[in-house]
Amino acid sequence: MKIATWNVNSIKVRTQNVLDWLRQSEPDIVCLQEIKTVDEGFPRQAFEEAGYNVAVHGQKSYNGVAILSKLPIDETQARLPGDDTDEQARYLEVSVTAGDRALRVASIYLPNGNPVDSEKYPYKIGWMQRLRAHADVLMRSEEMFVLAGDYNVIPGPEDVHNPDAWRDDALFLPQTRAEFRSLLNIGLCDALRACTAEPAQYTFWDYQAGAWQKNHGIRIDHLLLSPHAADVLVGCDVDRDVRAWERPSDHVPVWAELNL
DNA sequence: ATGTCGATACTTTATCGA
Repeated sequence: MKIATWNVNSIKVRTQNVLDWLRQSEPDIVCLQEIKTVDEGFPRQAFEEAGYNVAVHGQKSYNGVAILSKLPIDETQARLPGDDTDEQARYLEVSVTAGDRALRVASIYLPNGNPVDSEKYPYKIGWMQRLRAHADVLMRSEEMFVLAGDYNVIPGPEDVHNPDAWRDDALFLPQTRAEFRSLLNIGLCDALRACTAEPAQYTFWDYQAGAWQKNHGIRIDHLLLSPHAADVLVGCDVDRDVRAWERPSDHVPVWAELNL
């Protein structure tokens, strides 16, 4: 069972990119972020024809998450619990049956949080605390689950080309990294870091300033695994070649293979 | 020091978000 996450930065612009990558990578479940369209604007048919079931939680212009699954989707839950006034489409969870057990997969688009001196940073921190509270609930269910997405968090200095340049950024502030560790500390496993200690496993390169050409990247797209999922983790990697394709997203896919 | 891209409203160009 191969589970992937990819912030596509507009699904309308990236439909062919995603279809090409699906054929090459053959994931079973894909969590997409920043689809930047309402549900009706999602090219559902193209992915159904490629053999995937589709769940979408969209929004006009910004944000928006979706999940593609070769397995039938048993349940769908949009929105992160904990704040009924939060209108931003950043969370979608599905349940599938993998063999004889249930597997829950969430597509996460965690708030960026910049600029730090605006209301956007407390929104980010609040969202992270809500995510931890929800992960706690999932943990108590003892179900197997994967929280995959664009976390907008650089976990450590080994995950950024120039830590000093990012010191005051919402993606790398000590409080941001502490919240991320606090999420991990309920018992989740960072799939990439379970598979390699190699630094510079970047998943995002800014469009600006030749960041890709200079490999000035950051690792901000993560798959966090519940204990049962971590027990069957057999591999995790970044499809960085996708960043060199025509009209690329600024993020590339990250995937984990579970022995299910 | 700067460099980009995508969505939108309102236009052939600016603003916002990232």
